[in-house]
Parts: sequence; C-alpha cells; structure tokens
Amino acid sequence: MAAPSRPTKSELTRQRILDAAAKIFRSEGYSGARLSDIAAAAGIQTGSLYYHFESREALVEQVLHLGIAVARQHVEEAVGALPSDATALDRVKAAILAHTEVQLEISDYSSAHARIIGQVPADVRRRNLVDQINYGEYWDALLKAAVSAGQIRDDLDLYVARMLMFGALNWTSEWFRPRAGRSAQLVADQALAILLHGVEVARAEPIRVAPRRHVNGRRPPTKSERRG
Amino acid sequence: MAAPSRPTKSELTRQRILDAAAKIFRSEGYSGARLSDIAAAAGIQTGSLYYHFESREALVEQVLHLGIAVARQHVEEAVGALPSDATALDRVKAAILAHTEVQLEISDYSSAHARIIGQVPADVRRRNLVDQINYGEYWDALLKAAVSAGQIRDDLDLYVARMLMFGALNWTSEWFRPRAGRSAQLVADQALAILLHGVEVARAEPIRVAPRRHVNGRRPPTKSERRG
DNA sequence: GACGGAATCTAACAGCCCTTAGATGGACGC
DNA sequence: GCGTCCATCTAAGGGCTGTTAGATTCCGTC
Repeated sequence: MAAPSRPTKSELTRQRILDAAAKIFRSEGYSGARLSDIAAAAGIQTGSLYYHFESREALVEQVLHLGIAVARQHVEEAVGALPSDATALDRVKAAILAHTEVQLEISDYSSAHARIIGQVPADVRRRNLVDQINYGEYWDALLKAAVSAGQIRDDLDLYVARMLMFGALNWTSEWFRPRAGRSAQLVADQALAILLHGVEVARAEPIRVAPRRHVNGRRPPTKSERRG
Repeated sequence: MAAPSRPTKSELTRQRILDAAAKIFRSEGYSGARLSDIAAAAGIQTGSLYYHFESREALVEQVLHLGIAVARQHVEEAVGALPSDATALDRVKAAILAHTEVQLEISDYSSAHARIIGQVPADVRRRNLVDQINYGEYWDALLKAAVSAGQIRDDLDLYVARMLMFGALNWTSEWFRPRAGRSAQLVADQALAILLHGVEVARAEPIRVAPRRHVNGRRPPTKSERRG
C-alpha cells in the first residue's frame, strides 16, 4: 500500500506503456502486437521499454493481471453500491451489467484479457490462472446465493452457466461498434434480459430442461464425411 | 460440381494441409501458427505448402471459408431433418444445438474461425465477410420466423441477440475440455436452456425488459480513476 | 553551476519464419 | 524401359522483431 503521493516520472511512463500495451494487444492480438507499436503508442523508443519491463512476456502478464483486476473492481463496486435490501438476484444483475460495461467501454485491459488469454504462452497463462479462479469464485458465490434464494434455477451447472455468460459478454468487444441506434447501454440491457429470461416468450408453467437426446437421433458426421 | 471420382494425390495432400491448418490455427491463433507446424502436422516439408497454396494468407482464407461452410452445413442439416410439423422455435432450438456441437466436437474449421477471425489481416477478413453475412441472414430468418410465430420475444434486437448467442456458443471451445461428468452434450443442453429461458426461475407473469437505467445511478469511473 | 543517478535513445545483433528457386523423386502412359 | 509431368524436398535469402549494451540526455541536489 504505497502512498500515492506524486507519481514519479518512471511510474507515469510505465502507466503509459501499460495503457498502450492494453490497447494494442486488444486490437492486434498477442502475437500480432509488436513492441515497436506499443512503444510508439506510448511515445518512447522500442528499446526504452526494457527499462520498465523485463521482457515482452512480463509486459503482457501485467496487462492480463490488470485486465481481471479492473473487471473485478468495477463489478464489486457495482454490487457493493446496491442498497442493503437488494436481493441475491439483484446482485447478479448488477454484476452482469457491470461486467458488460467493462468489456464494452470501460477498459482496454479487460477486453485485451478476453482477446488474448487463449494465445499467450503457457506459463504466462498458468500464472494468470489464479486471478481467473479468484474472479470465478466471486461469481460462483453470487450465483450460488441466488440459487439458494430460489431466484436462479437449480438445474444449472454453475460453471458451465458462468462460462456461457462470460462468452456472451466477452465476445461483445469483438463485434460491437457504438453507433446511432445501438448504444452500449442497449447491448448491456439486451444481454441482461437474455441471460436472465432467455429469448423464448415467458410461459406460465415452470421450465424444465428437456431430457437430453440427440436432435432427431442422428449421429454427428464423421471426419471423412465433412470435407469440402 | 466436379465428380468426386477418386481424389488425386494432390487433393489428398491439400486436404491434409487444410485439416492440419485448421487444427493449428485453432490451437495457436493466427499469428502464433507457424507454417512449419502446419506442414509437420500434414506430414510434408514447409516449402511444399507452396505447391498447394499461394501464400499463408490464401491458406488461412480457405480455412475461414470452410469454417463457416461446415457450420452452416451442419446447422442446415439439423434444421432440415426436423419433422414437417416442427415449429419455428423447434428450428431455432435445433440450430442452437447444431451450432454448439460444431464448436465443441465436430469441426476444427469452425472453432478456428471463431478463434482467429479477429486477428486476421484486414483484407482476408473483408473477403470472409460475405460468408459471415450469409450465415447471419440464415439465422436471422430462423429467429424472425419464431418472433412472428409469437414464440420468441419481440423486444429483442435480433442482431444483438444473435451475436450474444454466438458469443456464448463460440466461446465454449476456449474453455470446454470433455471429461467425466461434463460432456459436450451437457454443455449443449445447458446452453440451449439458458439461451431459451435464461438463468432466472420461471415466472408466471409475462416478462418485460426493465426500463433502462444505470445500476444505482452511478456513472462509470473515468480513466484516471481506474488505474492501478 | 557542476555532479550523479534516473530515464531514454541509438545501433546493432541474433533468431525466427515466410518465401522462393532449383534439384530430386515418383507415378503413369507409351 | 523411357520420358514426362506431377509432387515433394532441400537450401538459402531476406525481412521482421525481441533483446541488449553502451552512449546520451534529463533533472533534481548540493
């Protein structure tokens, strides 16, 4: 907990580098992002990066770490700011909206994380796993509480459900471009509506998952059948 | 419509290269996939690739093209195989299940597409756009029919809804690893259940989207507030 | 205003990987 | 059996990019 008195020059530059790296990694992918691009965006020469970071991997590792930290902080703030009589479901709603906001407009770090976590060297990814697990456990607690409160269905595999939700939300930064008639707020609202209630019209009877069985009983095509 | 008499040796090798490329692009990303890896997986030398493909870009372009073609074919087959009295919603369900299957187990091409389409050079992506638009229009037709039939809510932006669904489904190949107790079929079922009905427990009254408004009225933090 | 460390720049190296050209091998028809 | 075209291999080049070491500039302090 260092005193945030006045940021030293080195700290300022380091911050500019990180911001630039998050932006470049987000738009170019991991292997596609060149250190020369990052340095240029930060307003320094390529070699100067090595005064602040030991290597390219150390830089990306820090970006990934911040990507989760920013998302988690924003979500926790949104959840924590709810009135004390908020239900467990209210908390889940707030978390979904906050996570969507982070992906869409708040943070290059978080969208960079979603974008490149699957491309990064194995050891970098492994070291980032603890952050992911922590964040995942936070969400699991939110969801479990809502299940216990009878507000979220109890026939869901919460891990699978969470990953499906993250997929829908994290993917937004790949296709969403703000323009007239389709704001980030609209996307967040629709995401919340679909994840909570689905696309089907509401029905009166309780909803159960259909007994699992292959669509019309066909087997998936074999490898040799699907070329072309 | 060339007669598929006997595949020539060149065609066989070309197919092996494409299969290998799909697998490598899927697992390594676009920039991370080396031609030497692809060649090795196809059982040939790196230079020999150029007898079959003009360049690395031409190869990835073909993989992307097939990625959509395979998905579309599998989905259309599943939908087309439904009994003639199937409702518009039944068709949407079949499409969701089929799309999930493709991502999870059927095709390296389709998961490679989801994985690398955002990393590929701009002109390759632009040339792939027509395939994407065609496939998107197919889905739009399915969804619109279900909306007209009163089986899917009419308060959704169908483009946004479709992209959220694709996000949830396409992301599965990033995190799903089949193991005991969590089969691809389970994931597909859960995805279908969540996308159709959401995670919230069913309610008796018709569901409406809540009036849009910021969670607890806070504004998103500014850039200077979120460093750390 | 000179000293010294912090911060940045410059220039070059080294490795990787796409690409190419020419050589080599193999299958099939005559 | 021989020639011809198809398919593949081998080896080298050339560009790009991460990394490093030493030179240089900035800036607060005495």
